[in-house]
Amino acid sequence: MEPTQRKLKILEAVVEAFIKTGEPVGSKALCENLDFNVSSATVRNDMAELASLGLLEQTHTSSGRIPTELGYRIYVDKLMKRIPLTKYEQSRIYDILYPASDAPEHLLEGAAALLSKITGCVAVATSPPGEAAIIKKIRFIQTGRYTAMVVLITSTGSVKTKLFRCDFVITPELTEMFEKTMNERFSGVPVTDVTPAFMQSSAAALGEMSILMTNVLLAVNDAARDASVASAAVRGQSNFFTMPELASGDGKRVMELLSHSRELERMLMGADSKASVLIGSEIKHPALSSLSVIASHYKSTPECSGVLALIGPVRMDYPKIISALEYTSDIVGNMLSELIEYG
Amino acid sequence: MEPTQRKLKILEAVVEAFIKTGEPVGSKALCENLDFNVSSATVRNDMAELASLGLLEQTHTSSGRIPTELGYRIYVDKLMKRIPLTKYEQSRIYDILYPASDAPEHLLEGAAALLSKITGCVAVATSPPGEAAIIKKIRFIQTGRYTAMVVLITSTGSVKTKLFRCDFVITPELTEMFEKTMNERFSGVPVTDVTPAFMQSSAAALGEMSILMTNVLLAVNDAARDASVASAAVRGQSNFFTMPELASGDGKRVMELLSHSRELERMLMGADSKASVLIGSEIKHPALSSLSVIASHYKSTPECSGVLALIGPVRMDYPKIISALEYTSDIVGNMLSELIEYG
DNA sequence: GTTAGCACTCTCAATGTCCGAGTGCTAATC
DNA sequence: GATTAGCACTCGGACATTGAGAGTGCTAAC
Repeated sequence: MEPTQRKLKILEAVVEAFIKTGEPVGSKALCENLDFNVSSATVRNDMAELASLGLLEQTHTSSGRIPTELGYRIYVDKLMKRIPLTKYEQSRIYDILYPASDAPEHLLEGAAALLSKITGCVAVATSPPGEAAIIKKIRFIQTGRYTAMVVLITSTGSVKTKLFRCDFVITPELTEMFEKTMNERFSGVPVTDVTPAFMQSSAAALGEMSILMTNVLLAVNDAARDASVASAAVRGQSNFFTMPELASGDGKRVMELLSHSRELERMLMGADSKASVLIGSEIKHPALSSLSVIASHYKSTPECSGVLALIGPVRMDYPKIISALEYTSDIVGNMLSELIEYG
Repeated sequence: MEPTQRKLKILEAVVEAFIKTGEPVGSKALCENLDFNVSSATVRNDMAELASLGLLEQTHTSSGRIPTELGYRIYVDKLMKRIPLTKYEQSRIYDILYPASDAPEHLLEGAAALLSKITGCVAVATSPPGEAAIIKKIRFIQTGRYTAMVVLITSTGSVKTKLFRCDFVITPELTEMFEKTMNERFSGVPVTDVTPAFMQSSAAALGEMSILMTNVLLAVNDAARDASVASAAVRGQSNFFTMPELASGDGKRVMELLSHSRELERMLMGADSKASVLIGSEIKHPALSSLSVIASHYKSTPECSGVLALIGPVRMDYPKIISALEYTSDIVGNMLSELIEYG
């Protein structure tokens, strides 16, 4: 074995040992676990070189080595061996997800919950951006004397409901009228076109009726906005408590970041359909810079896709977690396609 | 001032100083802030007696005193002065809650979010138990070729939706038929009566149609169960990261407890309409025994009520937090009454 | 290029010392 | 009898010292 190849082997072994134990790994302990026979002195020399290349570091002069972020990067990109899921694990994932596949939101929540449980990370699932969604139909259901619910159905299979309240008693004739007027105006309209300007012109088109229907319009507007905005399901936040690298101040900031789907989405954009890994300070968000994020695009139709992501400690079991994420992402993509195609 | 009264004054001062600073308070520092003039030696004697009564304790022999749980208890029950909210604060709360008052769930989520923000605690709002709810109407809306949504409206103003999927193409005639059959069977039925046995007999009553309508029945069943089960809205979990008394192991357990509305509810039962305070180990749940819970019943109609609760460190600003909770609880009760009455 | 050996460095835990905050007690005072 | 001043005492926290042990870097030999 040529020396450089051995160095990579050593890097790999260091990373894996550190992921497993969390302790800095020394030359002696390492060369016992190595499957080729060299003395600890040789390992030491190699480790010193790896350290000078910036792949390993020491917590103090006479401690074992731990991987640097760059070290993890090389490991993830070049060294680690993928561990495909077993057939059993695959079918378990499918079985758990299938019952949730009646609606996209439901499915994504299920996927996030499942992933957080399997991996011990915090899971995020962004819903497909509504950009491509077109309003298929709007329905109204009376829920009380003064209250009703608007149901907005889009071409992407998403169903949004919104309760609202009127100043007058609602009658079946009125809901029918709402339905007729609103569908005339909104059917076939891309949800992203439902802008304040569009609402303005809709109100104008209604003439004197618009006063009566203010709340109706507002409710439709809200539902359309819900459908156009990418929302994100977050599950497994309790796992944050098991990540000691999260300074208690950062914990709060991260939790708050996760409830702002807007920022979250921006952060996760650029993820590829193969799981892409961001390690530590590669993540641009300061509160997250002590953690790793693994993100994977799920794809159903070209326009309809989103991101599944896992947030965990830098020191995590990348091979296993990446496999779980990629497989789940595949399944979600497929289930969504079916949902849209046969919706 | 007679001595016992002074001792209570001293207890009050210790609790308030400790709540403010988090540091054990010594006799000297204390008697400077006291509004009657006694020497530190006198204060010391009194504090020693309070300690022997189990109301104060020391972290070590020569430190200042901190309140025991019993000390907090006396403070909360007897000593603290209520601080009513200002008119401005009251109207702010009202203004924020009003837009959410179109549906009970929505309102409770809003109340929890608001309370967690004001108080820095974690807020829980359990929805009224569905026990009293009666199914008013069931509607069906087709959302796709094979998918539809059932909408279940109850007498308590609660609206539950559930998407489902059929093996056959759904037509307007079919949804109409669903609606007719289901309303015949379910209208006027208390949601708690929708038991497996009831579903069984419903299926039997449908005869051969029941095979076709399996998923319809299941969806209605799910919606009714949703309406009968008390769910809980939890907001402000990120505040857990600011509570140092929460050992990191307990953090995870508490977060998980909060996602099990069943257990949560059991814990909060017995709360009165006046805010009731549970301090530290008075809470029976082990993971919570280092925290305090303040719970207040909101009441609209006699049958329709639930609990608003705040979870925070034992060392919290009780007067302020109790006021905010009680006021919010009142408002929520009123808004719910209106919702039901004029629903 | 590899290895054995050795001196060196640094952390960690145990131990000792000192300082100061705050107490408990006693005797004097109101 | 309640209050106060004074003083000895206790204990924790900060700091320095020490020794053991793990692991390194370097050098010289293979």
